[in-house]
Formats: sequence, structure tokens, C-alpha cells
Amino acid sequence: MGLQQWQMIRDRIADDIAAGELAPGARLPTETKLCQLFGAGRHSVRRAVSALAIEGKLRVEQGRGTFVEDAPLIDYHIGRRARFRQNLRSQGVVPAGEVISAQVMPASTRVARALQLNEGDPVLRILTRGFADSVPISIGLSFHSVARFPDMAAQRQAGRHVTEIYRDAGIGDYFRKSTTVFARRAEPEEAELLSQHPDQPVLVVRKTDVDSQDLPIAYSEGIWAADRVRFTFDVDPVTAAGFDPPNQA
Amino acid sequence: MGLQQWQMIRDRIADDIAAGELAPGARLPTETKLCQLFGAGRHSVRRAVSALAIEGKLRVEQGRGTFVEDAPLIDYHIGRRARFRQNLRSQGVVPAGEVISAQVMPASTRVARALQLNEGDPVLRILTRGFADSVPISIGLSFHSVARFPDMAAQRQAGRHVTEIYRDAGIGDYFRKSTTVFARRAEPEEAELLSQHPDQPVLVVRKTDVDSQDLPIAYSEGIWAADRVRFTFDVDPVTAAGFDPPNQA
DNA sequence: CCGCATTTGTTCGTATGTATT
DNA sequence: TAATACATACGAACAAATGCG
Repeated sequence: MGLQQWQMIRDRIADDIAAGELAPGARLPTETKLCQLFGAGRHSVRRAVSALAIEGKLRVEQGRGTFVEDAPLIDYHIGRRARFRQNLRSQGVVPAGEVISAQVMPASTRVARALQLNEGDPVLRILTRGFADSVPISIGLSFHSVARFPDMAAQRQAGRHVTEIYRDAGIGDYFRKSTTVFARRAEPEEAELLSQHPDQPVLVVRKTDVDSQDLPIAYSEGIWAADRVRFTFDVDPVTAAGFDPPNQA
Repeated sequence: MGLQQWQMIRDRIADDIAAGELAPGARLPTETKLCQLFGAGRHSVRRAVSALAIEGKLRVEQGRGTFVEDAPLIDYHIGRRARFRQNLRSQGVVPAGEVISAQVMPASTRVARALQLNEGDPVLRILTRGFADSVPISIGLSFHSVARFPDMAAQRQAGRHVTEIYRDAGIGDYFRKSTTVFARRAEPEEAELLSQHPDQPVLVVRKTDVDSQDLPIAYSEGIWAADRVRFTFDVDPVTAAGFDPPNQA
């Protein structure tokens, strides 16, 4: 035996999406109708739809229906000078961000080590969300020393960008020192904030930014919707332009 | 309502694993027994087990049983001089590799561009598999120009390492030029080779290696078991040592 | 090598809960 | 409130893979 029934249903729907017969944003028939269409039970149809939802091709909303996902794929360049807004704008995507919460708290072991502080020193923890073309693509958790940036909280809540605040503090330029990337299952709240399927994985990017004297400015952790972003490191722009778009299938 | 029944079952099993009551490699009770244990239907138990299998905490084998996954977590450093074997040995992990297939074929558009060849020029395509402590962690697909490395195929099949073959060709040192990382669902054959759950995602790492004259040597694509590896880029080793192990939950 | 028991995989049916319109 | 649509859950049957005698 080759493919199972639910896999064939999954592939047929995926093909319809790839062929454009199911356009981004379009609504699928209800589960009951899909059962009739494919001559299958509800279990098989749900499993197929679930697999596509985890891949990010479909979005299922209880009480409303199932829709073809239309979120864009972002190519996110991570280099020594990566900036969120510059990054997206260079791809013709409209960036946006919002501050979800900001609070002063004692530095944890990891944060203290990254910022070269003592454990328990006050740090400002800022939780943000980034959008590309109005679609949420990342959750950011950043830590700054309160001693070094006393009015960071007020400024960020007022909507000012970090680059501007750094400039006011006399930091004209800053660099990314280290980056760690791994994948894991999304926490329920993360899936909620990214409006993605709870079973879909996220990419976690941990980094430390330093100033031109190599002193740490910020430690941050980014949670990214794994199917909406592709990271590039250390790329010669000329070579990078040659890469094909990814095969989503 | 808070958690659903299947989520509670999932968390109870996960807790048992975290607490060490279910040791790595241990076998879980059969589905029927788990149903009795938790007072639930097979549906709920299977959904809980499936979620943990996708996370990489459990491994389910048809006809045999369900086992606690005991694969190690690898910290893989990607820098200008990253080498597979050096990388793993520095963590006290025993590296191993095997060549699955090697064949000469015409260069595709992407490969030709990366290697600065013409489309259709003969390239050697080598498929390998990497192990850490006998657990498969990566599939490698690499492309070399046949014109530049005429006897690469024979050498690799004979078990020689690429670093040695490069040295014979007069390449004393080589560097990573560009790296792209993204996540996607594993193809069935990939899941098979990595012995991981078919619904678990993989991390794809595309890179180009160049020699000291900046001429491309190899283009390669690595497929990694997303839950068994963590990548670090451009890291100052001193700073990197300070990072905590990841929270798997 | 065959047959049988065990264990997980797939599929169907059915009922009830929850969110949206 | 009622209708619609997806979510969860139980039960049952058969298929497929494994391991043992």
C-alpha cells in the first residue's frame, strides 16, 4: 500500500492550493462537505486538514471555518547589523511593532551573564510583537540594564524605536554578538500571539547586541512563526540573491 | 474550561519523563493499558502520545511499542570554519557518518549558481547521514564540481573524510560563505532516515563553502532533526558558554 | 517458513461540547 | 435564540508491523 487515505486528501488539498484553485484567504468547504467530496469519514478529513494547518497552509477557526493561509514568507537576514524594520522594508514588506508589556525585574542568571551584570540587578523586560504586512511573525523578549537606560520603559511605551533611544544614549551604532537558533513546540500563549496553530513549531533566536566598545546593550529572545520566516546568516548579498525561493511542499 | 483531557494526559506523561520516573529508553504501557490508567478512550491517549512524539519526547514504533526518546541534544556551532566532526567531539559526543549514495549528475540552476558553474555541468551529488552517539541527527546533500574533484566519488565511498580529500587537492583551509536556515515539515524519507516522527519538523541549513581565494568548493544542504540540535552562529566562545541549556518543555 | 499473539495505525460511526454568526 | 461549524470524546473494526514458537 502507498499513501493512506488521509494523506491523499491532504495532498489533494495541498495541490489545489499550489495550483491556485484554492486562493489565499479562500474558505474551504465544511468538514461535512469535504467528507462527501472525498468519500471519507470525518476522522480522515480532520487529520488531513490538521496536517496542513500545522504546516501553515491552512488556518482553522472554530465556529467560522477553514481558510487558506495567506501569510507572506519573510526572508530575514541576520548579520552583525540586523535591524527588524530595515530587514523587512528591503523586501517590500510593511513592518510594524507593538509593545505588549514592559516591567522592571531582577536579572536572571542568563540575563545577568549576557549583559555583564550581577544576578538580581534591575533590568527592563519588554515584550513586543512584530508584524509584516499586518500578519504577526514574531514575539520579542528583550532585556536592558535599568542603570544604563533609565528611561527606556517610558520611551518604548510612547512608541519610540530602540534605534532612536540608543542614539539618545550616545550609541550611534550597535552589533549582534552571538546568535543561537533552535526549534521547539509553541507555548499556547505564543501560538495565540502569532495566530498560528498550537501544534506548529516556532524558531527561537537568542542574541546579544553590543556597542562599538563591545559592551553588551541588550539580550533578547525572538520567537518566530517557523513557516513564515527564513533566516540568512553572514551572507554575501550577491551570492544570496541567487538562491531560489524555498519549496514549501 | 481549562485543559482538555488529552492535554492533561500529555502533561502527566511529560511530567513523568521530566521527573525521571520514565527513564530514557523505557517502554510505556500499551495503549490499552494507558486507557485504563487514565480512564480515557484510545482517542485521547493516542492524541497525547502523538503530541509528545512530535515534540521528540517519545518514539512510537508500530508493532513494538512506545518508548521514551533518549537522543542527545547537540549544540552545533556554525562559524566560518565549522566542521561536522570537530563540532561534535568538542561536546564529548561521538560523531559518525555514512555515505548513502553518490552520483554524477548535471548541475541544477541553484547548484550551478552557488558553485559558479554553468547549468548542466557535471557535479557529484553525495547523500550522507550524520550520527551523534549512534543517533542519526542529520542528512547531508552536497554538490562538488566533477571538473575540480575528479576522484571525490571513489574517495568518499572508500570512507575518506572531505577535509582529507580537500587537502589532497591542495586546499589547506576552507570557509563557510553563506548560510540560510528555515524549518519545514519532514519528507517521509527524511523522517525515516532520521528515525523521527513523520509530523516532526526539520531544520534545513543551506550553505556554500569557499577556499581561501573565495572560490566555491561545495554547495550543501543539511536536514536536521529539529529537536536534537541547536545552532549557534558567530559566537564568542566565552559568552556562549554562559547560556543555559534549553527548556525542552 | 509459517502461523499466532501483541501492539500500533487507520477508518468508520456516533454523541456531545464550544465558538461564531 | 437558533443554526452552523469546528473540537473533543467514546466505541468498534480491521490493517500493518513486529516478535515468538
